[in-house]
Amino acid sequence: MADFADRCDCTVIHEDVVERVKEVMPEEENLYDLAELFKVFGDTTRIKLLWALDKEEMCVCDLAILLNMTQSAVSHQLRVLKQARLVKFRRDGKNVYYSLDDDHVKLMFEQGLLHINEKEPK
Amino acid sequence: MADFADRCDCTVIHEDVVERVKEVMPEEENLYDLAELFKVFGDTTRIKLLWALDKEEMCVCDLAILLNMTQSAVSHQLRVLKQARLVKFRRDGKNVYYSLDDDHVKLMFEQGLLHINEKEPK
DNA sequence: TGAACATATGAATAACTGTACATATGTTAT
DNA sequence: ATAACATATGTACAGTTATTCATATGTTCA
Repeated sequence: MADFADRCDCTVIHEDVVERVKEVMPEEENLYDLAELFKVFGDTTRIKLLWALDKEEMCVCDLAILLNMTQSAVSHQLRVLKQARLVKFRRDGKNVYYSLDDDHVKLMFEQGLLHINEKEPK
Repeated sequence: MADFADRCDCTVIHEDVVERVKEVMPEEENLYDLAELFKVFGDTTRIKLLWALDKEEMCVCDLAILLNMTQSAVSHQLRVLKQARLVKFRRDGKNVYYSLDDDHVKLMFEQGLLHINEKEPK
């Protein structure tokens, strides 16, 4: 039950609306996880990494070259992607090869680009 | 052409890989915009707002009640959603009613939840 | 016109985040 | 074992961000 104490008056009228919406809101935990996931996508470097790894398996130093970044920076960001379960990796000698470990990433990116292009004309 | 100067040796071997991937990478600008969009999704408050507004049009103070937040905080976040062209609004008397202005949001959220639930068992 | 309500906005602050630098760990070959 | 390479990680720091508080703007009604 919502708490309508000492707030806007208009909400008394809209009480039913708030209740209706409240019922369809997902679990707090799921919303938190969802935000955490999108946070991972909210960085150009990580977007690039995911895009690259969706195309082909690559080792860290190659990714560093591709993105023109420090090996350290790439490694740090790969850790974030690892924690989010978005990439997997295998060791082969001195190299560690990363690749995409998610089927939804591409679809989400595509939807994102759709939004961007639709609203394009600033 | 990639710059392979004074970097890892292994990249000399992988030069073709880097070149191949480089060719399929989207425009820098698109990737930036994409990250910006996801950044908007990367916050629990905004996720909640979008979810609520996807269900029903609501005014600011109702949203504040629903999310148990300050009117000011909600207003600030709605501004972010406005700038990202994710919500639209109409004034009716003293109230301003916001609603979702994007067809892709829901699909992206669903994909996100799919990922989360798939990888669930921590 | 002025009072009350609803929303927007500016400023300040605490918390968070991405990168660079230095260094540690892990692997191979000699 | 040791040197060289590849990757990971700890620390520090600059830049960003979400919220709060105070206040301004906009709207209605008496």
